[in-house]
Amino acid sequence: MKKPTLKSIAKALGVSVSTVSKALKNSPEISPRTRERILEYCRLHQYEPNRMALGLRHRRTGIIGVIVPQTGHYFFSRVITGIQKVAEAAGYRVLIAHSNNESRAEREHLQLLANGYADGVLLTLAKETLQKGDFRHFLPWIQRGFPLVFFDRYPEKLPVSAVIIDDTEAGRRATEHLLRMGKRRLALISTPVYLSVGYRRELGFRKALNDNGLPVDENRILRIDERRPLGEQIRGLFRQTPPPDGIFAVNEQYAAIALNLAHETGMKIPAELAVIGFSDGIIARHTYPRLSTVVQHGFRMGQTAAELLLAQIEADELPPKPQIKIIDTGLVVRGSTSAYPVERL
Amino acid sequence: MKKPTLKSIAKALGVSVSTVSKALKNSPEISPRTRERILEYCRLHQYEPNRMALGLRHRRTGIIGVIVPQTGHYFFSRVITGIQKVAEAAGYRVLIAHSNNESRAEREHLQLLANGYADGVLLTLAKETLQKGDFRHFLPWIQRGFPLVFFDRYPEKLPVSAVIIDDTEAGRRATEHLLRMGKRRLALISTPVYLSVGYRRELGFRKALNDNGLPVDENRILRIDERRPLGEQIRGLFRQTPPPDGIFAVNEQYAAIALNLAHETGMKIPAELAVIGFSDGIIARHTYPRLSTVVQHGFRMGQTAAELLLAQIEADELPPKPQIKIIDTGLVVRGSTSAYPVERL
DNA sequence: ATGAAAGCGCTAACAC
DNA sequence: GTGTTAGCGCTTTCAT
Repeated sequence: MKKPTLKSIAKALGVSVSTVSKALKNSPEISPRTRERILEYCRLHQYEPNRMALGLRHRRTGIIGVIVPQTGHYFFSRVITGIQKVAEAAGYRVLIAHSNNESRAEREHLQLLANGYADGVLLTLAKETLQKGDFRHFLPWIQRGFPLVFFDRYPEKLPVSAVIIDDTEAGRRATEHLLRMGKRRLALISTPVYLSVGYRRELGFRKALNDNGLPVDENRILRIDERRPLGEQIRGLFRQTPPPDGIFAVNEQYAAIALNLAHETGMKIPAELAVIGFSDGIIARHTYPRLSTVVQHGFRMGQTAAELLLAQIEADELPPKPQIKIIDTGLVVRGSTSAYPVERL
Repeated sequence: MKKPTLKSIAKALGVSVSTVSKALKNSPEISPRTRERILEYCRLHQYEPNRMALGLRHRRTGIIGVIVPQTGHYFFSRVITGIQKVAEAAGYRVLIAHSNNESRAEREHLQLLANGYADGVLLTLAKETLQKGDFRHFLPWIQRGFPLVFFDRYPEKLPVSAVIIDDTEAGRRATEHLLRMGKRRLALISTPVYLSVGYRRELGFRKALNDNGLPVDENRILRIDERRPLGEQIRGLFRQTPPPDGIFAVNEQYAAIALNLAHETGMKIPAELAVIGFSDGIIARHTYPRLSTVVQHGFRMGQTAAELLLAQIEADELPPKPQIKIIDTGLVVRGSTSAYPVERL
């Protein structure tokens, strides 16, 4: 692997390194003849500057780093697309790292990106980090004012910028929708409580019931243990008598599983059972009937987060003042809750 | 943003830069007292070396770059997971860039990663690149022997290493499965022909029919135009008389849409219509009934590709000899084609 | 019009 | 045991 460098080019052409450098930047200092000779050579050998050297020199890489738990999640992929849109318009490129929901990987990738690889980092917390509640690896960066913006899951106690949705309100509205469709025996399929977004959606569920003077039946609140088969856990809801007539699931996967189990037991959707999910993704559009869901506007979340980050990068005031931005949520009503679905309500 | 550097530490402690460097590496040359003083200071100020400087110095970054069209695709996310597994076991980190299926982004990200950011790059071709057939941006890297391995979609005319599946054979087997389920009026939902993987799956479809002495009804071959609504295009198949009794779709999305359209027209699945998809992903597991699909083993593809790349990186022979590895495919038989589904056939 | 030199942050061979 | 130096690839100021 012998890539041409300024040095190798200079040597080959019998000029100095700085002459080559200037020629490549079309500096008027260089005579047309020399410049042409150099450009010609560079074209021939496909010279491209080493990005590490550029980064070292300029203390600027033009890269934005993103850390997500994993790819393959529709919501995060929308966020990333939003980030890319804004970043690219501003002349930045985006590099993505996966935390696999592990704190160690999260920390190491942040170290990598923040120690020179990127000008700023956008990230959402790994589940493990959230569970352990140990956010120390972020402190040095926050203190130094390194450009850092969280989205979706973030350390609430720390003075950081974040772009989030109002999960409680969204959960309340989803539940309210089921109530408005005339459902009364509502069940909730949620995550373990340490996942704060799931927990807040649950709070919204409770609030909606309270607001409507309805009791919360704790037997109809299911907290999924992700290490065990999901279907078996959800099936429990259908064994109750009477079974629920409305289900709010805090993500689209749980909702889809519930929907399909309902088919198996022969329940009519949405007449006998209405199901609403969260996070309008790829699954929701491919079930039968299609799933009503809360829409998280991942694309806008990404855009907003990127804008916040770019402002931090370019302002360079230290420390950047923490800002929390809340992105609206919406509701898509499809066949799983309504016989007369409207795409956006 | 004032991050500590060896220089700033050395100055603060009144020692030289190399003393600090050595102390941090626990060099026996440094006296315990000095070492402790330095380590203490570094701990306090959370010193971490600049990765750009390290990269420049060592000409090795410990990073593997991956370029994929986009995230959010289950198959690619499995490939990436496989890559990470192998990479991390070998002490490498993985950084991902999106081409958005555009040649320009593909080229620029490759430039970035190959010019210092990574020790090697794994990638799958952007649709645009495949469509235009212009692979010139890969040539310099191939010539220089920069470690580069393709997976899934790759430039077949170029002397490169790639990990792929036998799409023709997989398509043949999927079709064969429909035939074995007693279906005879088979339809195919495919992609535009420039997507070679889709085209090869089509060849397999034709081969299976030929092998069984059955004619190919060109009216039942649908090539999707992704710019138009998918549902409308697929609905056409159901307007034929008689309608197909078996559908092979070259991806899971098309298969799911076909399945749900069949529900709408009241067809019984799989008795009146069997549907099989390709690429066993998140959608296939959440339809009703669940989709039979060809399994692509993305995880293994990622592992294999990473192994090939690591070998190139570490061998460092120039040029690396091109290798094509073929990953087996499988078939998962679920409810969409069989009343007695077996998970793995 | 061209080149030398310093420096970005780090390492390692070589003094002392 | 500690420091000096050269150099990774590049830019930029300051000579010449």
